[in-house]
Amino acid sequence: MPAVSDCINMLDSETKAVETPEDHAEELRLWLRLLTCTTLIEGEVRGRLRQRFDVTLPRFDLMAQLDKAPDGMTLSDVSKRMMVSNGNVTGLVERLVDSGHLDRRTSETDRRVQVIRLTKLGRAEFRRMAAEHETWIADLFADLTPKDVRELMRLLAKTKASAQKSAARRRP
Amino acid sequence: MPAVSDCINMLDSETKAVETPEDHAEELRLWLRLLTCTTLIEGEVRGRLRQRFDVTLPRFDLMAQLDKAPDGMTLSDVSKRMMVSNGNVTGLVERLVDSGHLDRRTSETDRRVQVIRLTKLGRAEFRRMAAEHETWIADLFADLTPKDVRELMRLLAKTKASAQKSAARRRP
DNA sequence: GGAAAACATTTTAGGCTTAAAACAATTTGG
DNA sequence: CCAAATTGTTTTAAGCCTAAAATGTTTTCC
Repeated sequence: MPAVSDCINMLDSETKAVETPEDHAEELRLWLRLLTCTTLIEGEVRGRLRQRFDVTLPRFDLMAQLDKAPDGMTLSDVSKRMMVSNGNVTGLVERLVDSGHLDRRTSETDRRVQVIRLTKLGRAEFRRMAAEHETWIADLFADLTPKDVRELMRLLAKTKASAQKSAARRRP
Repeated sequence: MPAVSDCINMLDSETKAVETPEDHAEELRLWLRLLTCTTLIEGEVRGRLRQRFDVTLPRFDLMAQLDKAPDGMTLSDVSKRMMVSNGNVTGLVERLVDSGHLDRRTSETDRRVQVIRLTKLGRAEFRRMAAEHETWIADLFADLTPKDVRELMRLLAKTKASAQKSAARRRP
Protein backbone atom coordinates (compact mmCIF):
# COMPACT_ATOMS: atom_id res chain seq x y z
CA MET A 1 0.00 0.00 0.00
CA PRO A 2 2.12 2.95 -1.25
CA ALA A 3 1.93 6.36 0.37
CA VAL A 4 -0.34 8.86 -1.37
CA SER A 5 2.65 10.82 -2.63
CA ASP A 6 3.88 7.70 -4.42
CA CYS A 7 0.60 7.22 -6.20
CA ILE A 8 0.48 10.43 -8.19
CA ASN A 9 1.83 8.81 -11.33
CA MET A 10 -0.53 5.89 -10.94
CA LEU A 11 -3.66 8.01 -11.21
CA ASP A 12 -4.86 9.44 -14.50
CA SER A 13 -6.47 12.84 -15.00
CA GLU A 14 -9.82 11.53 -13.82
CA THR A 15 -8.37 10.19 -10.54
CA LYS A 16 -8.88 6.60 -11.59
CA ALA A 17 -6.35 3.85 -11.04
CA VAL A 18 -4.18 3.16 -14.04
CA GLU A 19 -2.56 -0.19 -14.79
CA THR A 20 1.01 0.48 -13.85
CA PRO A 21 3.64 -2.07 -12.94
CA GLU A 22 3.59 -1.59 -9.19
CA ASP A 23 6.74 -1.11 -7.23
CA HIS A 24 7.49 -3.94 -4.82
CA ALA A 25 11.15 -3.16 -4.32
CA GLU A 26 10.73 -2.92 -0.54
CA GLU A 27 9.28 -6.40 -0.21
CA LEU A 28 12.02 -7.72 -2.47
CA ARG A 29 14.68 -6.13 -0.30
CA LEU A 30 13.02 -7.56 2.78
CA TRP A 31 13.05 -11.03 1.28
CA LEU A 32 16.72 -10.78 0.39
CA ARG A 33 17.57 -9.61 3.88
CA LEU A 34 15.57 -12.44 5.44
CA LEU A 35 17.39 -14.89 3.22
CA THR A 36 20.77 -13.40 4.07
CA CYS A 37 20.13 -13.69 7.81
CA THR A 38 19.05 -17.29 7.54
CA THR A 39 21.92 -18.28 5.25
CA LEU A 40 24.42 -16.59 7.52
CA ILE A 41 23.19 -18.26 10.71
CA GLU A 42 22.62 -21.61 9.04
CA GLY A 43 26.15 -21.64 7.66
CA GLU A 44 27.57 -20.78 11.03
CA VAL A 45 25.61 -23.53 12.78
CA ARG A 46 26.52 -26.02 10.06
CA GLY A 47 30.21 -25.27 10.47
CA ARG A 48 30.13 -25.51 14.24
CA LEU A 49 28.24 -28.82 14.19
CA ARG A 50 30.77 -30.26 11.80
CA GLN A 51 33.81 -28.98 13.72
CA ARG A 52 32.61 -29.86 17.21
CA PHE A 53 30.61 -33.02 16.58
CA ASP A 54 31.35 -34.11 13.03
CA VAL A 55 27.64 -34.14 12.28
CA THR A 56 25.70 -32.54 9.44
CA LEU A 57 22.93 -30.01 9.95
CA PRO A 58 20.20 -32.16 8.36
CA ARG A 59 21.08 -35.07 10.66
CA PHE A 60 20.93 -32.74 13.65
CA ASP A 61 17.60 -31.32 12.54
CA LEU A 62 16.11 -34.77 12.12
CA MET A 63 17.29 -35.85 15.55
CA ALA A 64 15.84 -32.66 17.00
CA GLN A 65 12.42 -33.59 15.65
CA LEU A 66 12.65 -37.07 17.13
CA ASP A 67 13.84 -35.81 20.49
CA LYS A 68 10.50 -34.03 20.83
CA ALA A 69 8.59 -37.22 20.02
CA PRO A 70 9.53 -39.98 22.47
CA ASP A 71 6.97 -42.32 20.92
CA GLY A 72 8.51 -41.90 17.48
CA MET A 73 7.31 -40.38 14.26
CA THR A 74 6.41 -41.66 10.84
CA LEU A 75 8.54 -40.63 7.88
CA SER A 76 5.65 -38.54 6.59
CA ASP A 77 5.45 -36.63 9.87
CA VAL A 78 9.16 -35.93 9.73
CA SER A 79 8.93 -34.86 6.12
CA LYS A 80 6.14 -32.37 6.89
CA ARG A 81 7.79 -31.00 10.01
CA MET A 82 11.15 -30.52 8.36
CA MET A 83 9.53 -29.21 5.20
CA VAL A 84 11.63 -31.44 2.98
CA SER A 85 10.66 -34.04 0.39
CA ASN A 86 9.79 -37.62 1.29
CA GLY A 87 12.71 -39.06 -0.63
CA ASN A 88 15.05 -36.83 1.27
CA VAL A 89 13.93 -38.27 4.60
CA THR A 90 14.32 -41.83 3.35
CA GLY A 91 18.03 -41.32 2.70
CA LEU A 92 18.66 -39.31 5.83
CA VAL A 93 17.01 -41.95 8.02
CA GLU A 94 18.90 -44.74 6.31
CA ARG A 95 22.24 -43.15 7.18
CA LEU A 96 21.21 -42.46 10.77
CA VAL A 97 19.99 -46.03 11.23
CA ASP A 98 23.31 -47.29 9.88
CA SER A 99 25.22 -45.15 12.36
CA GLY A 100 23.13 -46.47 15.24
CA HIS A 101 21.37 -43.21 16.09
CA LEU A 102 17.90 -44.23 14.93
CA ASP A 103 15.64 -47.20 15.32
CA ARG A 104 13.15 -47.92 12.56
CA ARG A 105 10.27 -50.39 12.55
CA THR A 106 7.20 -51.05 10.49
CA SER A 107 3.95 -50.12 12.19
CA GLU A 108 1.96 -53.08 13.53
CA THR A 109 -1.35 -51.60 12.45
CA ASP A 110 -0.44 -50.23 9.03
CA ARG A 111 2.25 -51.94 7.07
CA ARG A 112 2.83 -48.90 4.87
CA VAL A 113 4.09 -46.90 7.82
CA GLN A 114 7.65 -46.75 9.16
CA VAL A 115 8.04 -45.48 12.71
CA ILE A 116 11.42 -44.09 13.68
CA ARG A 117 12.81 -43.24 17.11
CA LEU A 118 16.09 -42.11 18.60
CA THR A 119 18.14 -44.95 20.04
CA LYS A 120 19.71 -44.53 23.46
CA LEU A 121 22.93 -43.54 21.73
CA GLY A 122 21.10 -41.16 19.41
CA ARG A 123 19.30 -39.44 22.26
CA ALA A 124 22.44 -39.09 24.36
CA GLU A 125 24.44 -37.64 21.49
CA PHE A 126 21.66 -35.31 20.50
CA ARG A 127 21.24 -33.93 24.03
CA ARG A 128 24.95 -33.27 24.21
CA MET A 129 24.93 -31.43 20.89
CA ALA A 130 21.70 -29.56 21.59
CA ALA A 131 23.00 -28.06 24.82
CA GLU A 132 25.94 -26.53 23.01
CA HIS A 133 23.85 -25.61 19.98
CA GLU A 134 21.59 -23.52 22.18
CA THR A 135 24.53 -21.43 23.35
CA TRP A 136 25.59 -20.81 19.73
CA ILE A 137 22.15 -19.54 18.87
CA ALA A 138 22.10 -17.32 21.95
CA ASP A 139 25.45 -15.89 20.90
CA LEU A 140 24.38 -15.33 17.31
CA PHE A 141 21.36 -13.33 18.50
CA ALA A 142 23.20 -11.74 21.43
CA ASP A 143 22.78 -8.13 20.31
CA LEU A 144 19.00 -8.34 20.19
CA THR A 145 17.16 -7.08 23.27
CA PRO A 146 14.29 -9.15 24.72
CA LYS A 147 11.99 -6.61 23.16
CA ASP A 148 13.66 -7.08 19.76
CA VAL A 149 13.19 -10.82 20.11
CA ARG A 150 9.51 -10.49 20.98
CA GLU A 151 8.93 -8.07 18.13
CA LEU A 152 10.73 -10.27 15.62
CA MET A 153 8.72 -13.26 16.78
CA ARG A 154 5.54 -11.34 16.21
CA LEU A 155 6.49 -10.04 12.78
CA LEU A 156 7.78 -13.40 11.63
CA ALA A 157 4.56 -15.06 12.78
CA LYS A 158 2.70 -12.55 10.64
CA THR A 159 5.08 -13.20 7.74
CA LYS A 160 4.59 -16.94 8.02
CA ALA A 161 0.83 -16.58 8.01
CA SER A 162 0.97 -14.28 5.00
CA ALA A 163 3.20 -16.64 3.04
CA GLN A 164 1.06 -19.65 3.90
CA LYS A 165 -2.02 -17.83 2.71
CA SER A 166 -0.28 -16.90 -0.53
CA ALA A 167 0.87 -20.47 -1.05
CA ALA A 168 -2.66 -21.75 -0.41
CA ARG A 169 -4.04 -19.31 -2.99
CA ARG A 170 -1.86 -20.89 -5.63
CA ARG A 171 -2.31 -24.51 -4.55
CA PRO A 172 -5.85 -24.77 -3.08
CA MET B 1 18.99 -10.53 29.58
CA PRO B 2 16.17 -12.28 31.48
CA ALA B 3 13.60 -10.34 33.44
CA VAL B 4 14.33 -9.99 37.14
CA SER B 5 11.56 -12.39 38.03
CA ASP B 6 13.25 -15.03 35.88
CA CYS B 7 16.52 -14.62 37.72
CA ILE B 8 15.43 -15.59 41.18
CA ASN B 9 16.67 -19.14 40.85
CA MET B 10 19.96 -17.96 39.45
CA LEU B 11 20.95 -16.03 42.55
CA ASP B 12 22.13 -17.75 45.69
CA SER B 13 21.50 -16.70 49.26
CA GLU B 14 24.21 -14.04 49.08
CA THR B 15 22.75 -12.44 45.93
CA LYS B 16 25.65 -13.60 43.82
CA ALA B 17 25.29 -15.06 40.37
CA VAL B 18 25.35 -18.84 40.31
CA GLU B 19 26.60 -20.95 37.46
CA THR B 20 23.36 -22.15 35.98
CA PRO B 21 22.70 -23.34 32.47
CA GLU B 22 21.04 -20.21 31.16
CA ASP B 23 17.76 -20.37 29.40
CA HIS B 24 17.95 -19.39 25.73
CA ALA B 25 14.71 -20.99 24.68
CA GLU B 26 13.37 -17.71 23.29
CA GLU B 27 16.30 -17.22 20.94
CA LEU B 28 16.03 -20.82 19.87
CA ARG B 29 12.36 -20.37 19.06
CA LEU B 30 13.16 -17.21 17.16
CA TRP B 31 15.77 -19.03 15.09
CA LEU B 32 13.35 -21.84 14.27
CA ARG B 33 10.68 -19.36 13.24
CA LEU B 34 13.14 -17.44 11.06
CA LEU B 35 14.16 -20.69 9.42
CA THR B 36 10.56 -21.73 8.89
CA CYS B 37 9.69 -18.46 7.17
CA THR B 38 12.67 -18.65 4.86
CA THR B 39 12.12 -22.31 4.00
CA LEU B 40 8.45 -21.67 3.30
CA ILE B 41 9.05 -18.73 0.99
CA GLU B 42 12.07 -20.29 -0.66
CA GLY B 43 10.12 -23.45 -1.45
CA GLU B 44 7.28 -21.45 -2.90
CA VAL B 45 9.58 -19.41 -5.11
CA ARG B 46 11.46 -22.52 -6.18
CA GLY B 47 8.25 -24.21 -7.24
CA ARG B 48 6.95 -21.22 -9.16
CA LEU B 49 10.26 -20.73 -10.99
CA ARG B 50 10.26 -24.35 -12.02
CA GLN B 51 6.62 -24.40 -13.10
CA ARG B 52 6.58 -21.09 -14.96
CA PHE B 53 10.10 -20.96 -16.38
CA ASP B 54 11.61 -24.40 -15.88
CA VAL B 55 14.55 -22.83 -14.09
CA THR B 56 16.11 -23.68 -10.74
CA LEU B 57 16.40 -21.21 -7.87
CA PRO B 58 20.22 -21.25 -7.75
CA ARG B 59 20.39 -20.44 -11.48
CA PHE B 60 17.94 -17.58 -10.97
CA ASP B 61 19.92 -16.26 -8.02
CA LEU B 62 23.15 -16.33 -9.96
CA MET B 63 21.60 -14.47 -12.88
CA ALA B 64 20.19 -11.92 -10.42
CA GLN B 65 23.69 -11.17 -9.20
CA LEU B 66 24.99 -10.74 -12.72
CA ASP B 67 22.09 -8.54 -13.78
CA LYS B 68 23.27 -6.01 -11.19
CA ALA B 69 26.82 -6.09 -12.60
CA PRO B 70 26.82 -5.17 -16.30
CA ASP B 71 30.62 -5.33 -16.42
CA GLY B 72 30.60 -8.86 -15.10
CA MET B 73 31.84 -10.46 -11.93
CA THR B 74 34.58 -12.86 -10.99
CA LEU B 75 33.66 -16.26 -9.64
CA SER B 76 34.96 -15.23 -6.22
CA ASP B 77 32.71 -12.20 -6.19
CA VAL B 78 29.73 -14.35 -7.02
CA SER B 79 30.68 -16.89 -4.39
CA LYS B 80 30.90 -14.23 -1.67
CA ARG B 81 27.70 -12.50 -2.71
CA MET B 82 25.68 -15.68 -2.90
CA MET B 83 27.31 -17.02 0.26
CA VAL B 84 28.00 -20.39 -1.32
CA SER B 85 31.23 -22.33 -1.79
CA ASN B 86 33.60 -21.74 -4.69
CA GLY B 87 33.17 -25.19 -6.12
CA ASN B 88 29.43 -24.70 -6.15
CA VAL B 89 29.76 -21.64 -8.37
CA THR B 90 32.04 -23.48 -10.79
CA GLY B 91 29.36 -26.06 -11.55
CA LEU B 92 26.51 -23.60 -11.65
CA VAL B 93 28.35 -21.36 -14.09
CA GLU B 94 29.31 -24.29 -16.26
CA ARG B 95 25.67 -25.27 -16.73
CA LEU B 96 24.58 -21.70 -17.44
CA VAL B 97 27.36 -21.24 -19.99
CA ASP B 98 26.28 -24.48 -21.68
CA SER B 99 22.68 -23.24 -21.89
CA GLY B 100 23.80 -19.97 -23.46
CA HIS B 101 22.83 -17.70 -20.56
CA LEU B 102 26.33 -16.79 -19.46
CA ASP B 103 29.52 -15.67 -21.09
CA ARG B 104 32.79 -16.55 -19.39
CA ARG B 105 36.26 -15.30 -20.19
CA THR B 106 39.66 -15.25 -18.55
CA SER B 107 40.74 -11.82 -17.32
CA GLU B 108 43.35 -10.12 -19.54
CA THR B 109 45.27 -8.80 -16.56
CA ASP B 110 45.15 -11.81 -14.23
CA ARG B 111 45.03 -15.25 -15.71
CA ARG B 112 43.71 -16.75 -12.47
CA VAL B 113 40.48 -14.83 -12.79
CA GLN B 114 37.36 -15.81 -14.73
CA VAL B 115 34.93 -13.00 -15.52
CA ILE B 116 31.33 -13.98 -16.20
CA ARG B 117 28.51 -11.91 -17.70
CA LEU B 118 24.92 -12.46 -18.77
CA THR B 119 24.57 -13.00 -22.50
CA LYS B 120 21.87 -11.12 -24.38
CA LEU B 121 19.67 -14.19 -24.07
CA GLY B 122 20.49 -14.57 -20.40
CA ARG B 123 19.63 -10.96 -19.65
CA ALA B 124 16.37 -11.06 -21.58
CA GLU B 125 15.23 -14.25 -19.90
CA PHE B 126 16.24 -13.03 -16.48
CA ARG B 127 14.34 -9.76 -16.86
CA ARG B 128 11.24 -11.64 -17.90
CA MET B 129 11.49 -13.94 -14.89
CA ALA B 130 12.42 -11.18 -12.45
CA ALA B 131 9.34 -9.13 -13.26
CA GLU B 132 7.07 -11.99 -12.36
CA HIS B 133 9.22 -13.02 -9.43
CA GLU B 134 8.73 -9.61 -7.88
CA THR B 135 4.96 -10.02 -7.92
CA TRP B 136 5.27 -13.41 -6.18
CA ILE B 137 7.31 -11.86 -3.40
CA ALA B 138 4.83 -9.01 -3.05
CA ASP B 139 2.05 -11.54 -2.76
CA LEU B 140 3.88 -13.67 -0.23
CA PHE B 141 4.39 -10.61 2.00
CA ALA B 142 1.01 -9.10 1.17
CA ASP B 143 -0.35 -9.10 4.73
CA LEU B 144 2.49 -7.02 6.10
CA THR B 145 1.84 -3.30 6.40
CA PRO B 146 4.50 -0.85 5.21
CA LYS B 147 5.29 -0.29 8.86
CA ASP B 148 5.72 -4.04 9.41
CA VAL B 149 8.10 -4.15 6.48
CA ARG B 150 10.19 -1.26 7.79
CA GLU B 151 10.29 -2.74 11.26
CA LEU B 152 11.28 -6.17 9.98
CA MET B 153 14.01 -4.60 7.83
CA ARG B 154 15.36 -2.84 10.89
CA LEU B 155 15.28 -5.90 13.14
CA LEU B 156 16.79 -8.16 10.49
CA ALA B 157 19.59 -5.66 9.92
CA LYS B 158 20.28 -5.82 13.63
CA THR B 159 20.11 -9.62 13.53
CA LYS B 160 22.53 -9.77 10.61
CA ALA B 161 25.00 -7.52 12.39
CA SER B 162 24.75 -9.57 15.57
CA ALA B 163 25.31 -12.84 13.71
CA GLN B 164 28.25 -11.43 11.76
CA LYS B 165 29.84 -10.27 14.98
CA SER B 166 29.33 -13.69 16.54
CA ALA B 167 30.81 -15.40 13.49
CA ALA B 168 33.79 -13.06 13.57
CA ARG B 169 34.37 -13.86 17.25
CA ARG B 170 34.81 -17.50 16.37
CA ARG B 171 36.82 -17.03 13.18
CA PRO B 172 38.89 -13.86 13.69
C1' DG C 1 65.66 -12.62 -8.57
C1' DG C 2 63.49 -16.26 -6.27
C1' DA C 3 61.29 -18.72 -2.42
C1' DA C 4 57.23 -18.40 0.16
C1' DA C 5 52.77 -16.76 0.88
C1' DA C 6 48.45 -15.52 -0.90
C1' DC C 7 44.89 -15.90 -4.21
C1' DA C 8 41.36 -17.73 -7.80
C1' DT C 9 39.59 -21.56 -9.45
C1' DT C 10 38.80 -26.50 -10.19
C1' DT C 11 38.56 -31.14 -8.69
C1' DT C 12 37.15 -34.71 -5.56
C1' DA C 13 34.32 -37.39 -2.58
C1' DG C 14 30.45 -37.54 -0.22
C1' DG C 15 26.15 -36.05 1.26
C1' DC C 16 21.78 -33.35 0.55
C1' DT C 17 17.69 -32.15 -2.16
C1' DT C 18 14.04 -32.16 -5.31
C1' DA C 19 10.27 -33.71 -8.52
C1' DA C 20 8.32 -37.35 -10.55
C1' DA C 21 7.48 -42.09 -11.18
C1' DA C 22 6.91 -46.54 -9.14
C1' DC C 23 5.42 -49.57 -5.59
C1' DA C 24 2.82 -51.27 -1.72
C1' DA C 25 -0.95 -51.10 1.58
C1' DT C 26 -5.19 -49.20 3.13
C1' DT C 27 -9.55 -46.88 2.68
C1' DT C 28 -13.61 -45.56 0.15
C1' DG C 29 -17.87 -45.98 -2.37
C1' DG C 30 -20.56 -48.29 -5.39
C1' DC D 1 -16.95 -57.46 -2.23
C1' DC D 2 -13.98 -55.18 -5.09
C1' DA D 3 -12.38 -51.53 -8.17
C1' DA D 4 -10.75 -46.99 -7.60
C1' DA D 5 -8.80 -43.53 -5.02
C1' DT D 6 -5.76 -42.40 -1.40
C1' DT D 7 -1.85 -42.75 1.48
C1' DG D 8 3.08 -43.83 2.92
C1' DT D 9 7.37 -44.89 1.31
C1' DT D 10 11.08 -45.80 -1.92
C1' DT D 11 13.40 -45.26 -6.21
C1' DT D 12 15.30 -42.60 -9.93
C1' DA D 13 17.64 -39.00 -12.34
C1' DA D 14 19.44 -34.82 -12.09
C1' DG D 15 21.20 -31.07 -9.89
C1' DC D 16 22.88 -28.60 -5.70
C1' DC D 17 26.23 -28.06 -1.99
C1' DT D 18 30.14 -28.45 1.05
C1' DA D 19 34.93 -29.08 2.79
C1' DA D 20 39.28 -30.18 1.60
C1' DA D 21 42.91 -31.04 -1.53
C1' DA D 22 45.00 -29.93 -5.84
C1' DT D 23 46.39 -26.74 -9.57
C1' DG D 24 47.90 -22.74 -11.60
C1' DT D 25 48.96 -17.69 -11.05
C1' DT D 26 50.36 -13.54 -8.86
C1' DT D 27 52.24 -10.96 -5.06
C1' DT D 28 55.28 -10.31 -1.22
C1' DC D 29 59.37 -9.66 0.77
C1' DC D 30 63.87 -10.96 1.76
